[in-house]
Amino acid sequence: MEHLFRYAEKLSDMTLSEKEKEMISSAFKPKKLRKRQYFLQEGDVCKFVGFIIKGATRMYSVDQKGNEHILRFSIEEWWVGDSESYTDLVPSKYNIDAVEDTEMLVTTFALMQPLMAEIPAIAKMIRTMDQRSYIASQRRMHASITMTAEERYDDFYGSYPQLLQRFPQGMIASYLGISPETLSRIRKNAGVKP
Amino acid sequence: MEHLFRYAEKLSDMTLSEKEKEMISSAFKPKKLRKRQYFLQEGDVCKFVGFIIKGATRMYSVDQKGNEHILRFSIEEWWVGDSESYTDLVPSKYNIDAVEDTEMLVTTFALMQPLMAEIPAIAKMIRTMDQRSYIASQRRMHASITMTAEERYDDFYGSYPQLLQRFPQGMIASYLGISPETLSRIRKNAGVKP
DNA sequence: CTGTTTTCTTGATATTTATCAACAGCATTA
DNA sequence: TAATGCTGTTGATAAATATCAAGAAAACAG
Repeated sequence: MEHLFRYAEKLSDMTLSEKEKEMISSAFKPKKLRKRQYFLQEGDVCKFVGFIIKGATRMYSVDQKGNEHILRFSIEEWWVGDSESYTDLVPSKYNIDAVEDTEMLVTTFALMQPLMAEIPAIAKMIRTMDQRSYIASQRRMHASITMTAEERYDDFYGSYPQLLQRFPQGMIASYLGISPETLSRIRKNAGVKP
Repeated sequence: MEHLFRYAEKLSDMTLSEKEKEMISSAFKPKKLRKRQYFLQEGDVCKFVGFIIKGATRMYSVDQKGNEHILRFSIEEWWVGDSESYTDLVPSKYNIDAVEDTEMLVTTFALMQPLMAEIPAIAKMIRTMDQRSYIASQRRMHASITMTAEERYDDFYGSYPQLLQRFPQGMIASYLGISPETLSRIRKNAGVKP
């Protein structure tokens, strides 16, 4: 639970009182996911959010041809869940599963509400997270519109080196919106560069 | 100013008191932009946010070859500004200009803070906006990764018919990340469909 | 360790989309 | 009205990327 406290204090730039920490503790429960286990399946409404203590997950959709398209990776200190589904209480279009054995702290949106209302640090943390997510997704969109496959890979390489080491190459390709073969060739050529 | 009050009440699902309305009024100023006039130029820190009463703007970047890439359209009841720039007080990578003569209400981030802190409806409105923006950008990212140019156009056509009528076709192409020629051909073939 | 499955690589080919170039249609303005 | 510029169209060609197929390498399970 300490991980979460530290994260909230860091993002909010505020200190949590003991009482606040207790409130938070009682809202969250530890949960473990084995590798390949689902956190959310397409068609279900996402009712839980998770904060990763250890491990890695991905969120992806599956198209008619059965191809997977990864929208989001999460590792330690990142949040997991489909905000589109839980905000509007709508069945999710995505799956979330564990890429490694994963430990997280989970809560429901119902339990999260009072925390946001009564703990200023939590409210601020959420707001900061929302802002950062939006900025990150705007950046990604910009990359997607303006760059070639190779430039997107280089950009990803520069922005998220930790993720590169953590997820198999085929998943990175899916995240970047290119085929695994193309990514393999890009990486081969990369060494040749100046 | 009434437009803004109605918008805040709608998004927050709360009512604004007269006093709150006065606070808001004193923080915002009307501003007009002529067609083609800049609201923000690349390299400047974005210090203002605008709420469009009438008109249309776009936010875009310009690459080394001089090609413009549109990241965002805004029309009536939408907000204008570069959150990446104002959140981190960093020079913007984007330009924002008016596509039509535009009337907006503008404020600074400094003036916005107290409103958010003291007017619950404003805080809630911002939070709702952030959520919606994030969900919209996640959707767009998904479209970008998953779909062909033609599918992305159809998706846009279904999601934002108002924008289609409002912005020239070349700008739509830029927003979708395809060349104007390709969009022209897609539209030609569209009629042939079942 | 050894077989089995998953992931990555490589080549050949097909498809999608961009680029370049020319021109037509319209609107704006001088 | 003539001139100018902006927007969209079309054709020819080139470049980027996907797909298909096969095999190599690495990871995993018993």
